[in-house]
Amino acid sequence: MKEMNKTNQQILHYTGNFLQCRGYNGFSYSDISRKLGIKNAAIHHYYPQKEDLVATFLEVSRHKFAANIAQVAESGGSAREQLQYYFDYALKEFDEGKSICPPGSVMLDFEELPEKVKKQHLLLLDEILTWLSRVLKTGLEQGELNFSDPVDVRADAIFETLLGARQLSSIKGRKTLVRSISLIKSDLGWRD
Amino acid sequence: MKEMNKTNQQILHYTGNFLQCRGYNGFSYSDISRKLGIKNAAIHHYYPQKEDLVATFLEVSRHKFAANIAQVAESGGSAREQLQYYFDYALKEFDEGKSICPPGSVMLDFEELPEKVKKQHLLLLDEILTWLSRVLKTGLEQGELNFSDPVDVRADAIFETLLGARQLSSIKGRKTLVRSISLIKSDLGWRD
DNA sequence: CCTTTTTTACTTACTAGTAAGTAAGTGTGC
DNA sequence: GCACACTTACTTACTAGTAAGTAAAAAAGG
Repeated sequence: MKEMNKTNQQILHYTGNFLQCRGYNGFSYSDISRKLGIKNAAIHHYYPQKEDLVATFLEVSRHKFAANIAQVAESGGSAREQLQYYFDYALKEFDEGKSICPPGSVMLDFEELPEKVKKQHLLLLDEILTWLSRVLKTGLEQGELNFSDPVDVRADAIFETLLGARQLSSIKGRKTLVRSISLIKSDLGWRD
Repeated sequence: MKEMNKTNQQILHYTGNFLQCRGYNGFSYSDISRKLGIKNAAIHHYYPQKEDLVATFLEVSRHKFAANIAQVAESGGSAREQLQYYFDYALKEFDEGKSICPPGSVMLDFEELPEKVKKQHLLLLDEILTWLSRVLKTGLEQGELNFSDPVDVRADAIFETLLGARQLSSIKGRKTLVRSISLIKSDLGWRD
């Protein structure tokens, strides 16, 4: 991977900002270059094609997710604490104006996406859903959670609800997202 | 409103097909005109600007929704039957390749949308959420459903989960959507 | 330490393609 | 003859992507 100097980092930063608001076809190299005060072509220096840019963004997102999750888990976080971290992360991103999660940002365009973007998207999606299932399983075993459906179905449902909730909340406001997260917990048998 | 001849109806039909897959900026007048075997400019004859086209599509969607719902309600449909109609509709649209519902299709682009599109979107969204709340309330009162949260929060959650579930299912397949609908029901205390 | 070479990080200037939108013209049926 | 349903032909604006060039920093060599 290319060296991560400041410009490169900023490119990826704004890629996230735009991608997680407007999707793959919703932003251009010019949107990013204007933000950085550089020229369009400068981004091609780092990422020859748009697919390179977005694939790298998704890959970096996956590595960050894995690292963050690993840290929470290693520091002895319970299932509830790990889930709470995930919910807080969604809220934090929402507060930054990002109304879609990284995997969600390219989900609708999936079919017509270049192969390398598809690949990174599927890796990221799988990383998240697999982790969610694992945490839910632990939560059940430890008695921290209580529900009667298969963990992987419940994992999908949490992901879906957050995905939809962030989108609806971008119109109805933060309170809607907060309430939806409460409802997810409540449906997990998570009663304080 | 312009007369609804065949071409006009087909334009709106394909607008739905594209919009509910790829969103506001994900399709062009050419996409539609190619499907109909007419020229780009012919669509401008019916809808001078894209905002006219999409606003009309949303308005028609709302009228159709209201009519369908009214029909089910008038024919003595219970709360469960009315909800089931809604779920079936989501499944039917999913089977047609539409991975977003009509209000969801412009949700992400909302902020930068022309005013008349915003307006129609909000009207449609409100129509659906208000109806959902009303049905949930009835379902509780009649003992057909059982849950402990405010009906409007639960209505948002159902909408959000379907919104997200259709998107995730466009990648993971129909079974994912079917299972998510089952989970929604189960969380409503809907046990057969 | 100083010079030469190479690399990095861009800019300028361009191409080809596609988007929305417009104006003027054509054919057809009442 | 005139309104309707288009087509032809166009403009303006923006997109991804490329080719060639440049200034400065880093690396290499003596």
